[in-house]
Order: sequence, then structure tokens, then C-alpha cells
Amino acid sequence: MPASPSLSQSSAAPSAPGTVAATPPELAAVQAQFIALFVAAAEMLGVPRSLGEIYGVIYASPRPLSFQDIVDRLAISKGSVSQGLRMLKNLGAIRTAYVPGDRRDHFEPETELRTLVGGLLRDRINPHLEQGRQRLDRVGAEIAAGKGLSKAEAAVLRARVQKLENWRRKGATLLPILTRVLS
Amino acid sequence: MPASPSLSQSSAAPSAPGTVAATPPELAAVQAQFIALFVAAAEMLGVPRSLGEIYGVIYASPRPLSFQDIVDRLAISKGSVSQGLRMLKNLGAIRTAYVPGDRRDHFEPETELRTLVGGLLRDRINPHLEQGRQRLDRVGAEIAAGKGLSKAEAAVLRARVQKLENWRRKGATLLPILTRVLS
DNA sequence: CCTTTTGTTCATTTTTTTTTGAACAACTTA
DNA sequence: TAAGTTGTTCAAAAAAAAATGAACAAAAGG
Repeated sequence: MPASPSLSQSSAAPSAPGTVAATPPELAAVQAQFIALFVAAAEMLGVPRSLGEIYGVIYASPRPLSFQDIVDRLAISKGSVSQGLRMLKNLGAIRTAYVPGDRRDHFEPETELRTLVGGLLRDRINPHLEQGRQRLDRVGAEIAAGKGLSKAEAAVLRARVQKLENWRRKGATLLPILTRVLS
Repeated sequence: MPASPSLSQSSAAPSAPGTVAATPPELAAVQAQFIALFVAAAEMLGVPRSLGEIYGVIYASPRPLSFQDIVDRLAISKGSVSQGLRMLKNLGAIRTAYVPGDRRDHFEPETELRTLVGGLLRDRINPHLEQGRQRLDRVGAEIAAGKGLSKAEAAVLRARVQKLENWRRKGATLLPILTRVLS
């Protein structure tokens, strides 16, 4: 069995007045499965593990969770939860939901794949692509200046720059298509 | 100007007998541009910076480079170059080329986008996808067992599992298409 | 005001990842 | 066999990334 994600062991103490009921142990099993799933996804995407845990616990809950709910269910610090929630909001992976009779924000998962993928592309890929275009131009310029290069060598390098430009173009045209197909 | 990638400063000493000629300073500029480009790409993909540097210096060379050439051109240790070359070979990002009159291996870049993307998918995505399928099954089972869940709650969670299965299916069908389109 | 609740910030600590470099193996050559 | 190349391995160091938690702000209640 793979290491189970860190779930806070429900305190033995009976709920104090005004305290949200602890997650019953039966639910913990379902939660743990969801969380393990998103922790693995986080690892694949190269985002911090805590993002996976937080999104997982929100995804695993049939109703929106408050900040405190999340801290209680996951054995991670308030600071991490705060930062993690901010990142997930920026990514568009969660949204806030109104819960009657509670002034605190509550969070529910964005379940549209399109939105999630779109957020990741926007944050991780697009910024680099634009910058890459500029870099490519500069490489081309350097080769054109062509000091110290034989005719044949310059030709090889020009061809390689051309390849890179093709890559970039394909990537740029493919990404929008990708997000559309994922709707 | 962004921090330039670490290129070894060409030694001032004239070439000793049997020494490969140092990269002339004119070429260094072109090299530096290529390397900067691939270091940025490495960062985007979440692979070690040194992989970007090594692939960059190979990509920037009109002729295949030996292990020693790479160590000389980049200010990184032999150990890193050795490990980096192995990873690049495993990814299919470089291949060895025969160079007459030199028994050492020489490396040249794989320039087919399809091959590069294919290698990354194989190493980073596919392993997780298969594992993800198994995890999903387990979550479904947990919910079906359904202890501690109201009818309505179980329904919400089942719907969410369904969403995840859709995601996985879309991903699985899209990846092959993707690699084909990139040819 | 004063207190409580709710959450954020950010300097430190912890953990993970990456790089280094000395020891070593494999192969050539003399 | 000795001596020189060429490259690999891996324990340890360095660097980078992530998590912690105490101090702090903001808003509400009293």
C-alpha cells in the first residue's frame, strides 16, 4: 500500500460547543483516496504536494469547505493552507461558494477540465512561449552576424533555428486547440 | 539582460598539443543564446537546469560533441554531465554519432519535436496515468461501500468520480493524437 | 474601546532536488 | 604491467523549494 496522505487523526475529544463535527472515520477512507489521487496529479504536474492535498480534500467533500475545515482535515499548517488556497484560486481550480449562516468563505472545486488545464497553461506555458519567441529572434540575429562561422556551419545552425521556430509555431497553434477540445 | 548561462571562460592559454581548440568567443555568443533558450525550456518542463544546458550546447554545435567538449564548454562538473547525458539519451533527446578518427562517443541533438515530446510523455505522464486508473477504481469502491454517507452526498461524490473518469479518458485519447499531430 | 474570530505574511526551518568531486572501473597504449 | 584516457558512481555538499508557526492585520461582536 502506498504511503497514505497525511490526514489529521480525528481528535478523541467530543465536539466542543460551536465546533464543526470532525470527519467520521468512514469518510476519511474516501477522502484519503481522493487526496492520494490529487497528490499524485500534483506530483505529475510539478506543483507542490500541498496543492494536491488541498484540492483533494475540497474535491472529496460533497459540500463547500471553510478554511478551518481544510486545516482540520489535513495535517498541514495554516500558512500552507492559506498559500495553497490562493494558488488554487489563481489557477481557477476552486471557487468560493456562499454558505448561509456562515460569514466565512467556503470553497468548492472547479470540475471543468477545460478550466483547470487552461489555468495551468496560462500560468506555466504561455509566459515562457512569448519569452521564447524573443530569444529565438536574438539567436537568429547572432547567427546572421555570423562571425567565426563557416558557410556550412552557419547553414546548419540556421536550419536548427528554423526547427525551433517550427516547434514554437506548432505549440502556439496547438494550445488553443487543446483547450477547446477539452471542453 | 537576463543572467547569461554559465559558459566556461575560454582559458587564456594557447591550445596544448592534442587539445581540442577552445570555442572562439564569437561562437560563445551564439552558444549562449541557444543555451539560455533551452535552460528556460528546462525550467518550464521542470527538469534540472543542467539538462537544458547540456542539450543546449549540443544543439548549438554544428558538429557532434564529445563528453569532454561538453565539460569544457559548460562550467559544470563531469558528474553532472555524465548523469545529464544519460537522462537525455533515455529521453531520446540526443543520439550518438560516429566521428572518424575518434574512438570516443559523440553526441548530436534529436531535432524531431515528435521524438522529444514522446520521450517526455513516456517518462512523466504515462506512468502516472496508468496508476491513476487504479486509484480511481479504488475511490469508486470506497464510495459504493458508502458507509457514513447520505444518499445525496454519495450521489455528489459518484458524480465527481465520474468527472475524473472522463478526464482520464480524454487525456488517454488525446495524448496519442497529440504526438501524431506534432510529427 | 476591548476581545474574538478569521485569515495572511514572511522569516526560519525542514525537506527535496541538484550538483559536486573523489574514488573507481574499463579500456588503450606503451 | 604500468601509465594514461575516458567516463561512471555515489556519498556528501550546496542550492532550491516547500512547510511551519509566530506575529500581525482586518473585521465583527460585544
